[in-house]
Amino acid sequence: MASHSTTTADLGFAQMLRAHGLRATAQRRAIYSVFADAARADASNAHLSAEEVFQQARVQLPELSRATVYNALGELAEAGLLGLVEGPGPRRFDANVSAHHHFRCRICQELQDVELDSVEVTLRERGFQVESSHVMLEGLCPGCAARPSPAGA
Amino acid sequence: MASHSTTTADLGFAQMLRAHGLRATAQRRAIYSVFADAARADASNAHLSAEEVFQQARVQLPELSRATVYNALGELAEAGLLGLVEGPGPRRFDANVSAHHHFRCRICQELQDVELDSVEVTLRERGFQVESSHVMLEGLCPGCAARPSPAGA
DNA sequence: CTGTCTGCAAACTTTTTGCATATAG
DNA sequence: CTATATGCAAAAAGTTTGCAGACAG
Repeated sequence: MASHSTTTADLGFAQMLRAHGLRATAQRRAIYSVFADAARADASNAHLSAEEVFQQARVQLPELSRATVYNALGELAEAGLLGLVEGPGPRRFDANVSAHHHFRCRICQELQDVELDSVEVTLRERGFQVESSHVMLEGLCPGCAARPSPAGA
Repeated sequence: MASHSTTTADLGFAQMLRAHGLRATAQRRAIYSVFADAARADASNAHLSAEEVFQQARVQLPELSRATVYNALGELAEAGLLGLVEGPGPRRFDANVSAHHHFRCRICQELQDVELDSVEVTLRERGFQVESSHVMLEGLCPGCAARPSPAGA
């Protein structure tokens, strides 16, 4: 129960995939659309696990398999179409590609987006109690950056 | 091949555990000492997975079981004696309890501590290439903070 | 057409659990 | 003593893989 023009938007999706050497398949479209639909239902950005995406996407595409969901989520994340959030429990993916932080509640475990301009102080004003924070930077360490590329061994 | 005074230090360890309602067992001491030994060997802070800790600790305490290691690591982390780092692959723990960030190399996957005063610019000067960063804040969301405590249901 | 992608089911890795026993306090 | 912690082994949870066939480009 949720598809926009099914023409312009889908073309854009196909383009983005092609730009990363990925083919536009019905499975990937179904998987990606789960995030759009969830956002519409939740009002806010959803953070979905592979299993949740699988269950939802299967509604539109019953023959979809888990392996395909895992593959597609990894590919979409690598292509920059989805964001990947590591944490306790399964990995979660979100469609919010813009720079943002995440806040996880110790009790309900719910994950919420935090815009970059709202840090701990602002959060506290909104009723969040920040107990710990963790920053993970990723890229190339000096050793690997010095090596031309992981060609030979 | 690595134990300090085996008296004062151990007492401190027992005290810290007791302060969190945990008993001082030989297993927990062996598990915790793995980090101290690793730090001495590596010169820098080690980020160990449960399996690595298990293998190392078993040298001192052969009858140690995996389940105990998983339990102990979780308890020590919750008690604030160890830090927990989530990411791809297994969870990793470190003995660096002070506030710090982590940097993971995309190629070698190695994890390094990053002091708070050295952010992306400083890292770049040191030869690191930061490609992405992720911040995870944890605590209580407005809803759970409002509820007195998760008593009834 | 051709090479990528998919489905299936099984393997693999990582973590948790149940229960009888051992042990710290 | 008594409740907590442990060991064992099995299961649950989460993710990856191999291979034959389907489909996008």
